[in-house]
Amino acid sequence: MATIKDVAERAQVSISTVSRVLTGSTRVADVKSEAVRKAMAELNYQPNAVARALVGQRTGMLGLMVNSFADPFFGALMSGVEREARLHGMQVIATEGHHDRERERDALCSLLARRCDALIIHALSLSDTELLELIGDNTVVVVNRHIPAIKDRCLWFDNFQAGYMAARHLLECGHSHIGWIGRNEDIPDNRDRFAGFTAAIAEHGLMLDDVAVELAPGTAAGGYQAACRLLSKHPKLSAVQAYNDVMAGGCLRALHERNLRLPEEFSVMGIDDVYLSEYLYPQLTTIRYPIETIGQRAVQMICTPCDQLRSLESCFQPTLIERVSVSQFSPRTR
Amino acid sequence: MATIKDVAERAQVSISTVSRVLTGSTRVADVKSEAVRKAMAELNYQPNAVARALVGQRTGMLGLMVNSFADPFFGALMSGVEREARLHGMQVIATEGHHDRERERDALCSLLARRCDALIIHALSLSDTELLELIGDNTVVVVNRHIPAIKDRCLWFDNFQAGYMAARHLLECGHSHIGWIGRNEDIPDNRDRFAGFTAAIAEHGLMLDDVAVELAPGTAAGGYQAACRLLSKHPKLSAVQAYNDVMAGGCLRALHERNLRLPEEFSVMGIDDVYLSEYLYPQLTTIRYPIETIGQRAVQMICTPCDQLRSLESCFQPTLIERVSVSQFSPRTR
DNA sequence: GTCGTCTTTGAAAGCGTTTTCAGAAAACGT
DNA sequence: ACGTTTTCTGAAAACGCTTTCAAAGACGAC
Repeated sequence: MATIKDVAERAQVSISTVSRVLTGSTRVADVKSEAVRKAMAELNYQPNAVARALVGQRTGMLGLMVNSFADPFFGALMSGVEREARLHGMQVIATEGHHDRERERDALCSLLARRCDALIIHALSLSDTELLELIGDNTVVVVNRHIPAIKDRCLWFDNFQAGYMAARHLLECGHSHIGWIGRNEDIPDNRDRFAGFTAAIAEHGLMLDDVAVELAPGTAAGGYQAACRLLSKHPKLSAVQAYNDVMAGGCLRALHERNLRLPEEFSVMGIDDVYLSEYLYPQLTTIRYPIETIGQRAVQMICTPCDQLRSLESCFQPTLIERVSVSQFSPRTR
Repeated sequence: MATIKDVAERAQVSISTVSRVLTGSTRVADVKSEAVRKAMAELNYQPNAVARALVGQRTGMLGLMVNSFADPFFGALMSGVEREARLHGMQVIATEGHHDRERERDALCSLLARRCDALIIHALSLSDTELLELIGDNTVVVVNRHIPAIKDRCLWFDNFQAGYMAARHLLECGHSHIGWIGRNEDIPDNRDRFAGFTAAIAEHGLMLDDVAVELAPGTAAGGYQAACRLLSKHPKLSAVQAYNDVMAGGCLRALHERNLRLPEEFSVMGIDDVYLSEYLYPQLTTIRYPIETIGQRAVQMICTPCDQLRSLESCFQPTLIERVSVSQFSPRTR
């Protein structure tokens, strides 16, 4: 690879001059600037971003940590981040945390060591304290999490409200025997969504005993298993709310296997509105988690001068997306 | 951030000594090495990867270009790449190409400027020539593409065979009126899969006239539209083969809308076996494209000494994944 | 006690840039 | 014609690290 020195020699100028036409920081005489440009083209010169980063104290890299690349939820997050990052001339460098404390720690350290200008972090397994200690005084935005100490660097989602709205919708459709399919890991999202769910149930005058609950891993397979257990234990159920769309997908499978007509005989509700949910049959009624927008906003928080930022809110609200998988309860159907 | 100099001062040694305990290149006296370690811990020192890269002429970064982060196909690719990269201590730095010539070019240049040690490229819009010119003599692996000039740096998939196997399976199930839902963009994958499809049809003694073909954008919506057109124009159809699982997903939607019993009344076949296909209803019978393995292999090609590599093949073969969406043709069904 | 060998150490060069500083040349005003 | 700006340029320092080189000590053999 040609270096700035090669270009300088070929153009018969000093490296300072080459650097100047590169950055445009100072005027250089037209003759020389032409010569430099010519030399660069001939050598197919590309400035070394590593050297630039070293001297400039800025890498132009945006570190991003997500749980898993293969998960559609994080695909959306990454898309939002990359699109906005590109607008600001930044390059995304991404790692997976895999919901594992060690991996998350390593991943963050690696991004930090590479001197990313800023980090966007989705961490599930590190504690608030660990996280704060790791990030030190680096520029970060934490997504899907509310850490009081750095409240204004967090973007989170009102999971309670999401759970509440979902249950509310089912109740308004006349369902009174509703199951909950949750995750068996004790993560805040799960807690909050379930809390919202139970709040709606209670508010509606139903007893919590009327609620059937099954927990499983947060995968489609988990959703399937939980649904199977739920259906065999609680024959009166007419609707299920799942922790997220992926688990709802598994739940649908269990229902199809039992040859239920959906949504006439049984309603299913998801949360997240990942890209998957439109493909399910019946198309999933769900609660939208605007994760792509959050990714975008995270980059904006990083790249926009502080004074313009105050106005943007940091807690995102859920919205109901009515598709097909939820219908009015009709007593005769089962 | 503390630098090596800070550590050296605090430990009362020269920076060379610090560097030595860092890299372990040379023995240093136990007393000093202890002092250094202590100083590093106290200062929470983390070596600057940028500086290391500059002097070491190696960044430890693996550039990855894919079409889109949100697409499950590329999610799988990225997962495979990241997992293997981590094993080799490399960090993935990813960009989207978005099936656009300019974007792909920019993305590659950016990765090159950052001096990635190697690149893994999935490019659809750049021509072979452009691509070759851009990569110069950098270490690259091109996935999902066969460029004769750098044959041994390519990993591709036998798309013809995939199309052939898919059609073959439908034919063996007794279907004789089969539709093809393809992409309206002229990309090699589409051409090859279709060629395989028609080859199987011809081999089976059916006329190409018996084949109904509709083209649309390579999305679920595209698949849906193509399916709608196909179904209205060709009432005798009993099966459809789609360009990929995503389009097949759209096709299923169209069939559900017409209240067909699946798969008894109509069979649908996909290609790719993305994570989506298990969630579809009925679960999609498809042809597996081992993209995650390919990603893994790409990293191995980069990180493994050449002599061990010869044995690994570079053209990956499709395998049939039988799920539920294809069934034996029964004449009475429609 | 002297010499040679081996171990451990620090100084310094170098990686490819940007940027500061000061000097040279050109332009200007009178 | 002469001083004063202004414009342009190159030398050199700096960014944070690794590695080479040579020197200083430690040690053993004679």
